[in-house]
Amino acid sequence: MPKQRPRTRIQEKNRAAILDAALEVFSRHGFRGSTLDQIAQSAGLSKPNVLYYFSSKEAIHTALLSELLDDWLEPLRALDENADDPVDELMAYVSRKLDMSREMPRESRLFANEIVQGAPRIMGEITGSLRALVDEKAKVISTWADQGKIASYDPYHLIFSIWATTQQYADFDAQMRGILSPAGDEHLDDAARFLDGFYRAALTPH
Amino acid sequence: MPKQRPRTRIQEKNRAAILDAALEVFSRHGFRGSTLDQIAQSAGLSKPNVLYYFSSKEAIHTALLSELLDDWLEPLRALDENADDPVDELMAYVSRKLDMSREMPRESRLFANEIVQGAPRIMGEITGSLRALVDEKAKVISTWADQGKIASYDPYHLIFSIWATTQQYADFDAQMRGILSPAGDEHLDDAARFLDGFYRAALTPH
DNA sequence: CAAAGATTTAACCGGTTGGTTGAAAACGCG
DNA sequence: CGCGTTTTCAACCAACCGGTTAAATCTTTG
Repeated sequence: MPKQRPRTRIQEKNRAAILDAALEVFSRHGFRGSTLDQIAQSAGLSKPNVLYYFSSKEAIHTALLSELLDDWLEPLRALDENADDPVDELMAYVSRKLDMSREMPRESRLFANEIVQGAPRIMGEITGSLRALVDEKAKVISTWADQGKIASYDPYHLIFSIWATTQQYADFDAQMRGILSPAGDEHLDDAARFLDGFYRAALTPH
Repeated sequence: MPKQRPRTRIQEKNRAAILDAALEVFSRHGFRGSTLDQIAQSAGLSKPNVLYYFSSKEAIHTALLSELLDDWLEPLRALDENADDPVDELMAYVSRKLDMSREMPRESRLFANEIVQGAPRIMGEITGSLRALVDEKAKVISTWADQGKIASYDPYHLIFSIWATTQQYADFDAQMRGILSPAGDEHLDDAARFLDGFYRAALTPH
């Protein structure tokens, strides 16, 4: 196991290859449904070589989760309490989240798999940094509502609804495609229009 | 393998015990993450005895899915095109779906697990009966919109949004609890209030 | 109650899985 | 080049998993 701080070019490259392969495999099959052989093959390495860079299958999984969580929460973190128009600011958040479902579906499914199964390996982050961030942004949304700048809703459930309605396009992609049979990603353009109209109608102060 | 049509009382009882145990186990760990031993133990039977009633692990899983799918879609099927007030009719659908998340979270997670992983064992039902039902109800919603009885949205994405915003309380229960720390199920009462206000605001014709 | 059928399980099997070992190959550097 | 370090992998292992077998036990029924 590479111990030193300064990673060599080979370490950098192989670690990245393993994490990318693991993202592919874990997001499609979940933790238990994935095998080290699959990850190794997808990364172009032998199984013992994968275990040379990570001490165990679980170490790969937790490295992935903690490495991706920051990126995943970035759009919410960017929600600006000083925004000129809070409705537009929230609409931009919805839009950014939908874009992420389009461009990072593997990341979305990785978290979905983990949470559906009770978040056994990521509960610490949920009750820690995620919860703190949501608490902070819920206050911002409450303030906007108190000022009459947006319609008034429970801010936590509003945030949850945005997560659900945007991430479903990545997490439940198989279902959407089975029902809509899109040739490519057109249904996501329809989704963008729907979500824009829908959240705008609900959030604009009556 | 019990072949005969008329099932004995023992067959009835053990089949039901196995399916209930399998629902518990599959919904928590997914198909690959579940073992026959877990299911057998949870059902109070030995592993070979479980395989006396079902020919394989996969047979249990598909029996479960097909047995539950009808119940799962019942609320959508009940959506009545002749309802007096289409907004109320859709609100009732939202409410019924949320109740199901509260009362049948295992069933919800069973489907969520299956679909997140690409729906490999249930794609037929999705492109078949589920798609037909959604097509039918999408037409009903479109008609309501054309008549000006509800605000106009893409009916497919409206249905998807209802699924996402209600089922998340079952599927992502671990995350909700990590963020809200409810003692019991109070957060679902908040969710009911939120969803009612939210969908009513968005669906009521402007 | 006795025979036929239904139900249960101990013991077993072959394949897979996460992980280890030891030695060889490749690399970095004086 | 030469030597210590890093990287790679064939071979291996013990545990686990889905599934089978064969024989024992319990139920039903004539």
